[in-house]
Amino acid sequence: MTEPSLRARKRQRARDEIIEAAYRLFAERGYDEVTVADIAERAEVGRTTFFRYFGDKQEVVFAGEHDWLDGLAAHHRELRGDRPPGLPEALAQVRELTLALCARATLDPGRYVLRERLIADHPELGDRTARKQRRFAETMTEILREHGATPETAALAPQLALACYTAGRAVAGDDPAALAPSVAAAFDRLGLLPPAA
Amino acid sequence: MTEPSLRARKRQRARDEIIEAAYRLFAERGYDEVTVADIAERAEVGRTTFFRYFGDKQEVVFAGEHDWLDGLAAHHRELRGDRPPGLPEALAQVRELTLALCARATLDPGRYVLRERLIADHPELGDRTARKQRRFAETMTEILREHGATPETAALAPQLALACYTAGRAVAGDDPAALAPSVAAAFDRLGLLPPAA
DNA sequence: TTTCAATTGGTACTGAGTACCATATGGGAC
DNA sequence: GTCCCATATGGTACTCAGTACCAATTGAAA
Repeated sequence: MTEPSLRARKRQRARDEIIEAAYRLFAERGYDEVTVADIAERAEVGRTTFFRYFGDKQEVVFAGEHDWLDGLAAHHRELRGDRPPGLPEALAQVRELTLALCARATLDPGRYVLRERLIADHPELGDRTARKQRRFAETMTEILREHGATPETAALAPQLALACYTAGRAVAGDDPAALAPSVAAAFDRLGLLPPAA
Repeated sequence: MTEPSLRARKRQRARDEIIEAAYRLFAERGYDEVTVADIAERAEVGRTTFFRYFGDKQEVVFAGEHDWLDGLAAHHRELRGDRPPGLPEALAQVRELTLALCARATLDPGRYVLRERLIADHPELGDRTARKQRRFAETMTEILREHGATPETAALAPQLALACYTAGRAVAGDDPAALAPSVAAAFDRLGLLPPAA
C-alpha cells in the first residue's frame, strides 16, 4: 500500500480530531449542550469545515461505522455462494456479517458505552441508527439477490438479522462484552439452521 | 359515551386541519419546500400553535399512528395469555397486532401512498419511522414479560415481527393492498408456528 | 356575570444547516 | 525552485426549526 499523500493525511487527521473533540464534549456536557460551533472550536477548525466532513451533528456520533458498511460487499464475497440460497442459507451468511459488525462496533469499548448512552438518552439518535441499519439491510438484500435468492428471501433474511441484532442489543444493555454473545444467542433461538453442508 | 366538550371538539378540528394542510402542501410542493409557517398559515393557526399540537415537523407525517400505539396494550388484552408464552406463542400474538397495524396504516390508501413516498424520498423520515417501531417493540416486550415470557423471548418476538413487517413492506412497495399479505407471507416463511392449541 | 383555566398567537431568541466568496495550500509540470 | 491548478479552508450572511415568554382571548363552571 502506497503512502497516502500529505493532503490525505491532513484530511484524516482533521476528521479524527473532530470526532475526538465531539466525543469529549459529549462526555463532558451531554449531546444537547454541545453545539457544532463548540466542536469545531475544540477541534480547531471552522464551523463550515465541520459540515464538510460530516453532513450533520448526528453523523459524527456514528462516524466510522459507515466506512465499514462501504466494505460490506467485499466482506461478503469471502462467504461463498455457489447455489441460490434459501432462507436458512441466506440467514447463515447474514449472521456472520452481523456478528462481524458487533465486533467492529465494540472495538473501542469506552466509546461504545458512551454512544449507547447517547442513543438511549436522545430519541433522534435512536432514529438515526435506523439509517445505518437500513443501509446494511439494503446492501445485503442486493447481494443476496445477486446470488440468486428470491426477492422475498433477500428482503427477509437481512431484516431477521437486524431483529436478532436489536434484540441482542436490548438484552446486552450497554455492556460491550455482552453484545456479540447476546446477538448470537438470538440467532440460535431462531432455529433456522441450514441443512448440513 | 358523553359528547366531547366544545373545547375538545375545537382542539380535534384544529389538529385535523393541520394534518390536512400539511399533507396537501407536501403533495403539492414536496416535504422540503414546505415550512412549518406554510402549514400553519394554510391551517389558519399560528406557527406557535402548530408546535403545541406536534413536537416537530416530522411528527405530523406520522400523526394518527401514535394514537393507535397508545391503545396497543388494550388491543393485546383481547389475546388471552394463560401460560407463559414461548417464542412461537409470543410470535403468534405479536403477529396479530402487526397485521392490525398494517390494516390501520392503510385505512386511507391515498395518504398511505403519499406517506410511503415521502419516507422513501427523505431519509430523515425513514429514520423517524424507527421511533414508532421502537415504541411498538418496547410496548410489546413489556406486555410479553407481564405474561411471563423470558427477557430473551420478550425482546426477540417483537423484533421478529418488525422484521417481517419491514420485509413485507419492502416487497409491497407503496401498494396499500399488498402490505398485509406480504407481511403475513413473511411471517409464514419464518415457520415458527406454535404447537396446535 | 364573574372568575379561572386553557388556548391562542405574537415576539424574540438559539442553533442547525446552506450558499457564497475570498484566501491559502498541497501536488504536479516545467 | 516557481508557476499553475485543483482542493481545502474559514468567514459572512441567510433560512428555517424549535423554544421561551407574554399578553390577549375564550370556553367552562359557579
